[in-house]
Order: sequence, then C-alpha cells, then structure tokens
Amino acid sequence: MAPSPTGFLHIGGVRTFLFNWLFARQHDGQNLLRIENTDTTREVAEAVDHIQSSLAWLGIAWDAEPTFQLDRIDDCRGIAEQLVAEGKAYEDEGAIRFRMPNEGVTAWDDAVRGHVEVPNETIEDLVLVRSDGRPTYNFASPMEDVWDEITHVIRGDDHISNTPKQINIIRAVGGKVPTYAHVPSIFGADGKKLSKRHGAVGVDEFRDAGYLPEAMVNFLALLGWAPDGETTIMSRDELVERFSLERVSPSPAQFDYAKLDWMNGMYLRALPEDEFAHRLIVWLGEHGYDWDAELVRKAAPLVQEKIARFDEFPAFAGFLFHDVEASVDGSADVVLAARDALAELDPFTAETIEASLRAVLDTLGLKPRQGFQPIRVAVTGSTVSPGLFESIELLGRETTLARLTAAASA
RNA sequence: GCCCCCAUCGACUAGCGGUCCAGGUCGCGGCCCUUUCAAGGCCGUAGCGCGGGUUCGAAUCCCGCUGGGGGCACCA
Repeated sequence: MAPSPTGFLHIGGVRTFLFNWLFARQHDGQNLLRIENTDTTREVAEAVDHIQSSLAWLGIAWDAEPTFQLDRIDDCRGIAEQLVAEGKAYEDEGAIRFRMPNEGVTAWDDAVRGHVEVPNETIEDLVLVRSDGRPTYNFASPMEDVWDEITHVIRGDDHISNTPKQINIIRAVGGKVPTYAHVPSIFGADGKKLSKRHGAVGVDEFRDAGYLPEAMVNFLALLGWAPDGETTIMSRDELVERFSLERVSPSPAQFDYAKLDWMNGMYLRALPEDEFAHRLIVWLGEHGYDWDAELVRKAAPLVQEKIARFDEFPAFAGFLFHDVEASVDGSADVVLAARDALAELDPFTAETIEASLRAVLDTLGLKPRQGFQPIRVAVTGSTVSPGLFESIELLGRETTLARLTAAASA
C-alpha cells in the first residue's frame, strides 16, 4: 500500500486491503503492509500512522511491522549490479536498465482474471536503478516480494501492466513468482474512478458521517465479490470463512451510497439498545456535541429505528438538547388544550401522556393525524420527530408546557 | 498510436450449455401498518450492448464490433 502525501486513505485502497486481509485470515497467513516509498522526498511517517488508525478503526489491522521500500535501497542496488554482471541488465546514461525478452509472451494465471498474457516485444527495458542510485518501484517491489516470500499479491487492476515486468525480474533473479490477483477498481455513479466529487472517499469521512466499521467492512467486501446470489449481511467471521479470490468479479463496481446507508441502518438496528446508545454517545463526543450523556442514552432508543447514520441524530433529536422555534398558526386551540391537559398530569409518562392527549383530540373531534401534528411541531420544532409521547416525557413537563405556550402565541 | 483488461435490471450481483419467458439485494413505485418519519409486511418496476458463428440447444463457448477502464516515465 502506498500512502498518499496527504495521508488520507482512499476507500478503494481499503477495499483492496480488505481482500488481502480476508484472504490472509482465511489461510492462516500473514498480511503485510509495505510502504512503497522509493521517493525520498515524501514524508510518510504521518501517513503511515494515519493508515494504521484508519484500518484499526475498521478492525482489519496488518500482522507485522510495516516495512519500507526505502530501507532496501542498498540490497536492490546490489542485485542490479549482479544483473549487469550477468548480462541481464545494462547501464544507460547512468541508470541501470533491465533487458526484457524480445520475443514470446509473458503470461500468468491471475487468481481473479484467469490467464493473462502480454507480448514481450511490447515491454520496454525498464529502469531498475535511477542515475541517482535509487531503485524504481517496478524493481524494488518484486524484489521485496521475493525477500519477504510473498505468496499472493492482491492489488488494484491498475497494476496489471506492471505484472509482466515484475515477473521477468523475479525470474531473472531466480525467485519464486507469487500468485497475482488483480481486483477491479471502484467507480462513482458516472462510471469514472471514485473521487471526491462523488461523495465521501476517505475513511475518515465515513467515520465522521456516522457509519459503523462493521457495516463498512460488509459493504466493501460486497463490492466486487459475492459468496452467492443471496447473502448480503455477513459478519467479519463469516466473510473470512466464505471469501475467495475466484469469486471476485473482474469488472469494476460502482460505489452505491444509498445501499451503504441501508446497510448501515441494518447494522444500527441490529445493535443491542445499550450498545447503540454507547456508540452514539461516543460519536457525538468525537464530533463536537457536548450533550448530556444520560439524556442521549434515554433518547437513543427513540431513534434507533429511524436513523441510518449517527450524523442524522442531531437534526432528529436536537430538540431535546436545545430550544426550538415553532409556530402553529391555525392550530393554537389543540396546542393550548394539550398544554392544559399535560399541566395537571401525574404521573408524567409516555403512557399517561398518550392517554391524555388522545382524550384531548376526542374532545375536539380531531383525528390523530390532525391533532398530533401541531403538538409535534410545537414541542419538537419539526414535522418529523421521534415518537411524540416518549419525546414529551423526556423533555419534561416544564419545557413541554413552555413550548406549547410559546408556539400557540407565536 | 500501441499493449492489456472489462461488459446481466438505474446500482451490487447470482448464473460457469438445457432446470432462466434470468434469481437475490439496494433504489424506485404501490398497498398495508401507523401520531410524523422511519422500521416492518405484501405486491410491483426493470436487464443478458450489437453482429456473426459453434451447437439439437447460448446470458453462458469462439470471433468481430461498439462502449468503458488501465497502462505505455530515471511516478508509485
């Protein structure tokens, strides 16, 4: 995985990493992170930390300390010189170039695409070592695959054209060629590579929007892979158990934000009540809301079935935490009648509130739809809210009465 | 220009020669439930890019075309 200079982790890279992770777990193998920085000018330490924390959030950490391509510059140079001595490479204006075969084809059996072959005459003699002594990516990468005894290289399909070059290098040094699996890229709705203009693309953005890591993992796994035609919701363990490279689709997939929302909603609803509340409180705390945790805990069950992402909570239940402005012109009578009924109510619970308000509507001859809506607007400041009676109970008598009065006279 | 890859409902996909007048999920539409919004239940909408082959039979195999993508750096 190559970190970008900005240190932001693209969701497409995560999907590729996830496939590596699932495959490695399934085969009791190790999943290695290699920072491919032959470019010395870039500061990658921060980026590595960032990748690490993003993947940790998703629960798909790697299995060993990351290695840096930079650290093996000398080893690469040694190999390059040896290749020159053997006549397999040659010097060219201070650089060292690899002698690619001129005839025949270079072929491999790709674990997701099947047999792929490229005419050797179309492969140019690539630079192994630059004139300033730094090895190139296409040299360092296959060498590290050999040194690290990599058995499977699962990477984006933009690397397909690099593969025959790397295979030839590995053969030249007598190394064992790993199994390659090239996974398709992820597109936005317009069929172009997924980028910022399509919506969220960085892991942090999804986290900030209030997606659950387990939903992200499930969704990402299904982007280009399916165990069968039926199953959609799968735990991490089930994913590990059922994943297979053979069933990875060779064609690119579009990132469907609507389906992600649906899936996140499924995971949110499946959470035990207290777990949902806990995660919601943590999310709010991390995103600048200093709302009373106890009240959030009590409000959580009212919204668990209604939101698909945590970031929908403030708009949905914010009225419990701050003042609202509302006017109910034309319906002041119900609102005032409701106020009077609630003023004397005891005990003040969702159950008694409902009974009391229904009685008010009966008296006024209003249908539930007609009667409750003005009250909802007065109390929550919105036509859309959690359950009215539970909301009123949580708000408390004092605030409720004040809001009813204010709305009726606004 | 050259090389490589890809091609089933709007989207993700199942399908690996007959059991497919193509199945599941999201979305979308309708109905039910209902204090709003959701959730849930039921019903529905919509697809094998085109043209040639092979075969008794093709979404499935082959070729061509078209369309999309990637690559052709002393970038990774």
